[in-house]
Amino acid sequence: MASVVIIEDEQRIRELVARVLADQGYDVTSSTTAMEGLQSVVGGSPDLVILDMGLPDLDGTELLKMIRAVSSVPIIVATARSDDREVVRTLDAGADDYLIKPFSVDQLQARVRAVLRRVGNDGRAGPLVVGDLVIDATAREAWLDGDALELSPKEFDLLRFLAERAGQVVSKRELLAEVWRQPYGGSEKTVDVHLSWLRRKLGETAADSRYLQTVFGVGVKLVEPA
Amino acid sequence: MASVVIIEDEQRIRELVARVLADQGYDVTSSTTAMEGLQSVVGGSPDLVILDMGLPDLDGTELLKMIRAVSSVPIIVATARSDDREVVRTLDAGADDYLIKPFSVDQLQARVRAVLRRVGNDGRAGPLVVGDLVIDATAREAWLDGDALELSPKEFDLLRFLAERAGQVVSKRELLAEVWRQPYGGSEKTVDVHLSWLRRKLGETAADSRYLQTVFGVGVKLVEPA
DNA sequence: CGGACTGGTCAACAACTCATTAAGGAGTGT
DNA sequence: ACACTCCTTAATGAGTTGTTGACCAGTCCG
Repeated sequence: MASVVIIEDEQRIRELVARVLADQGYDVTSSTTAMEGLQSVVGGSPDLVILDMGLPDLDGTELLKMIRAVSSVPIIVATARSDDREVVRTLDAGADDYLIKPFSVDQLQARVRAVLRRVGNDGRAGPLVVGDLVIDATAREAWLDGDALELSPKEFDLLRFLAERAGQVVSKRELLAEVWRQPYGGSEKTVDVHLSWLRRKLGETAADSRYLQTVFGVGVKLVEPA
Repeated sequence: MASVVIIEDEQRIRELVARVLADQGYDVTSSTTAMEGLQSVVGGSPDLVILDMGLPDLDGTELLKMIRAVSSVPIIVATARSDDREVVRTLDAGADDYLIKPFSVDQLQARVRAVLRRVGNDGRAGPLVVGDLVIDATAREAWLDGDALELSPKEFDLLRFLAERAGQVVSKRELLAEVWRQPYGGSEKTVDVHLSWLRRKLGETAADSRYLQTVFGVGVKLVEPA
């Protein structure tokens, strides 16, 4: 899977970007300063760099040129300024694409995918396989014993998340945080309901389950049937 | 390695483009006038042409048509104007892709790579085929079950983009960014409307679709019918 | 064995997403 | 200048999904 280096001093944004991309399966490295970032790029040979132009220790354009001097890695810059000249100058300095703050998670994902695809390394993973359960994330389709499952968006996200951690127990709070993107609020009841629906579509009940097993007091896990 | 003909009158840009592509290992030929460029294309049978639309001796669209009359070589045009109509007309005249000046070096590399990848190195763009749907990007024509489709420029771009990613779900925001080239502004409603028109011309409705499936909450995908 | 807690399912409502039609505006070619 | 095509925006209606609360079943532990 593709590796990404993030160079961003604001903790909130850095962690958000890192988490979103890690969730997508990218191998993420974070840096908080220009120098640290440059080292990561040189040492790690990443497939993509996401660079904040507003670093405190060095002008973004300078760092951009330094990276360019040693590497042809694709670079997406994040900038607070939106005026056209600034963007053009950034692109001329060697950036491949840009994000204007504040940017949505959606845009981030789309830009990352687009850039990686352009350079022929779109990080598309093959389908997940757990027993006779097959999950294709890019097509957003899932099959059980060869038959397509009709899943709602959340159901699919939930199944995919569990399949990525097949065999591991996952708590409801973790699911709320990762699948529902609600680290704090949110009712665990919601998770129960979705799990129930998922079970039904997998042709199971809680008592008699092939794939989706509940671990009392802890959480659930998706297992490969014996 | 692939050969590229550059037709550009401004010395600075011509040399920059030539150097960048030569560094990448392409076999580069430069021309400063329309007539010289046409000769290079006819005589050299290049794999790719990069054509400036602002030549002094001949209107760019005219030259584009002349090249198209004798060759199906992929063409990337460089234009100073960014407005949509200009781009659309250029693409209609037979260009495969476009660069808006001022463009970054990386943008140039990315477009060149993308076009060459699309045509698969043989210098001849084969049509995209998805089921009984055939899309010829160079001729800007599409057929369904052997019948030609009458598509507007945007409709064609949209269909082509989806066909290049057949089977994959694409979000509306991604479509706005890649087909409309508006990563930020732009309403997703616009995409909805164009999708609706496309469906109609494909003889489908949202409820009963062979090719264009909406994935609720995520986006759309073009699929090969069962 | 029974109380307390955790988990499962059902049904209903609110919120959101999508499809389609229609209208308006910008640009093009005649 | 006129008719034309095309793109965008707005409005409306239909459809889907997510969440919540109620209620029941299962599990743990003293």
